This record gives sequence, C-alpha cells and structure tokens, in this order.
Amino acid sequence: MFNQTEISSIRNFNRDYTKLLGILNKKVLGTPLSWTEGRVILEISFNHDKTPIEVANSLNLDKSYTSRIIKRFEKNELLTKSPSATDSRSVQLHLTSKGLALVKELDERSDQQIKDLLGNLSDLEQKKFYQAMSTIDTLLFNRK
Amino acid sequence: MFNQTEISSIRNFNRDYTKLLGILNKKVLGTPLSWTEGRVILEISFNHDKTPIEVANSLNLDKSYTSRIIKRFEKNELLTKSPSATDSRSVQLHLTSKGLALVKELDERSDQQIKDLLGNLSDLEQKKFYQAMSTIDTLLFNRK
DNA sequence: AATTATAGTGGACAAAGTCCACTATAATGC
DNA sequence: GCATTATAGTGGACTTTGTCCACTATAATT
Repeated sequence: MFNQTEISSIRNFNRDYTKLLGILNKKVLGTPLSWTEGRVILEISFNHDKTPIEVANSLNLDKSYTSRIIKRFEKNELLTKSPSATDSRSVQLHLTSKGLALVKELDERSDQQIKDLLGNLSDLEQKKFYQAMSTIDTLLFNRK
Repeated sequence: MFNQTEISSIRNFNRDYTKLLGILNKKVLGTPLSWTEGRVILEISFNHDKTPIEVANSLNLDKSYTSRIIKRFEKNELLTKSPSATDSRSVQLHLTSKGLALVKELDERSDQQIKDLLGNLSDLEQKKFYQAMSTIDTLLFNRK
C-alpha cells in the first residue's frame, strides 16, 4: 500500500489537476453556457434520446435542477422533448440543429484548449503524457 | 501533435477525472466545511503566516469572498489574525489548535479516501498508477 | 507631496444548487 | 385485478456559493 509521501503526492496531484480543470472548465465562457449547462448538453449529445433522469444520474445532478436546465434549453431552442415510447412518465431529449451547432462549438473550443495546454510539450513528452493518462484511465475507470 | 482520437480520449479522461474528484471533494462532508472552505483552511495550513490575499490568489478566489470565509473561520475560532510586521494594510493568519485539529481531520479523511479509491489495485497496478501520475505531474506542473 | 496601486472589508446582488411536495405513471406483491 | 410502493418530471421556496462594486487605509511610485 502507498506510504504517506505517496499519498501526499497523489493528493497534491489531485489538487493541482482540480485547479487546472477548474480553470479550463470555467472557460466554457465565450459560449452562453455555464459549466454545468455545458456538461448537460454534452451528455445529451453523447447518445441521443437520453431522458432527463439519465442525464441527472450520469452527472450526479439534482433532478429538479436538471429539469430547470433542460427547460431553459428548450426555451432557447437547443433541444426538443418527445414522449418516451416505453415510459409515459418520461421524455426523450433531442438536440435541435441549433443545439448541435452549440455542441460543435463547445467541442472545438475544448479540443483547442487541450492543444494549447499540451502543445508546448515535445513529441516524446506528448507520447509519454498520453501513455500515462491511458494507464490511469484504465486503472481507475476500467476503460480498455 | 495529437490526433482527434487522442484529443477525445484526453477530454474523456478529464471529464471522468473531474467527476471522480468532484465526488471525492464533495465528501469533505462529515466536517462542517464546504469544499472551498476546506481548500482555504488547507492552504493556510501549508505555510503559516499567509495573508488573505495570498490565499485568494493561490486558490483563484475573489478577495471579498475569501475575506468572508476567513471571518467565519475567525468567528468559529479556527484561526486568529495578527498585524503584518511589514505591511500594516495586511494581516497574517494563524490556525488555532482547533483549526489545526480540523486540518488534521481533513487530512486523515482525504488520505483515507485515496486509500479506499486505490486500495483495490494490486501492488503492481498501484506502482503503475503512481508512476503514471508522477509523469503527468511532471509534464503538466513541472514538479520534479 | 501628489498619484497610483494594493489589502481588506462589506453591501448588494446573481448564479448555482438543494430540499420538499406534488402529479402522473410504472412496477411489485399479493 | 387491486393495493402498495417506487420512479420521472416539475415547480416553489430556500440556502449556498460566488461576483461586482465601492470604500478605507496604507504602500509604492514618480
């Protein structure tokens, strides 16, 4: 098991990474969306026909809060709702072309951020970064 | 430079790691402190005699917001202020024994969280995790 | 000495998030 | 099939968190 120095290093890393991601995430700015709104619209874009409750669960958000965000999106014509085929309590969410365009913009900005952040690294360093990240990804999140 | 698949993987990782850290960070619960309050008291504990403005700058917080948090800490007897020797506009912050005890508790909880999170990994996996994390740490934050 | 910058504070406000109650429907146990 | 319990979605009311601005006191600059 890790010793105290290692634990401290890990916590240190987590703090710094939190801070870094916090800074990156705040810059969803330039779009009219808050960070959480950005997460919500991205989540909806990942696989179509998601329901509000699925969104709320995936992102650990309060369902009432999520409901209001979605309502706002609907009002701003970023998405539409349609009745669920299988559960009439529920609705399915569909991004409009306006919503998709916004997602595209968000994606492009986020991609660019990553490039800016890591662009100064040499090719070898980038390779090392990517491998290290993949290692952690596999160990923590079981992605293959 | 990274290709699109790699960029996507990196963003994916960042999302998942954000979520993970978000979950971990929320659990400062069990103590009477919010996440930001936790960051503030830890920051003060790192090196004594910090001033409010230094805390605010390190954590990217609004100075007025920071001032209020510190005021709350003072009221709850977690810290005391003393006039700065070198700048009479400013004050130096000192944790009381109560404040130190709370920091200790926070530290122990955080350490335990890391152990819980990574405890299921085998020794080899833990070693790989630690090396990968250290690699990213060096590449992103220039720590040696 | 005059000007400009900075530390700290508080008022007023805005944004983000939580909690509760309610309706409508589904699922479960009998 | 009927009663009970659980779940999806919504809104009201509220708390927490964070922002913006203005002000005082002191420092630094010219």
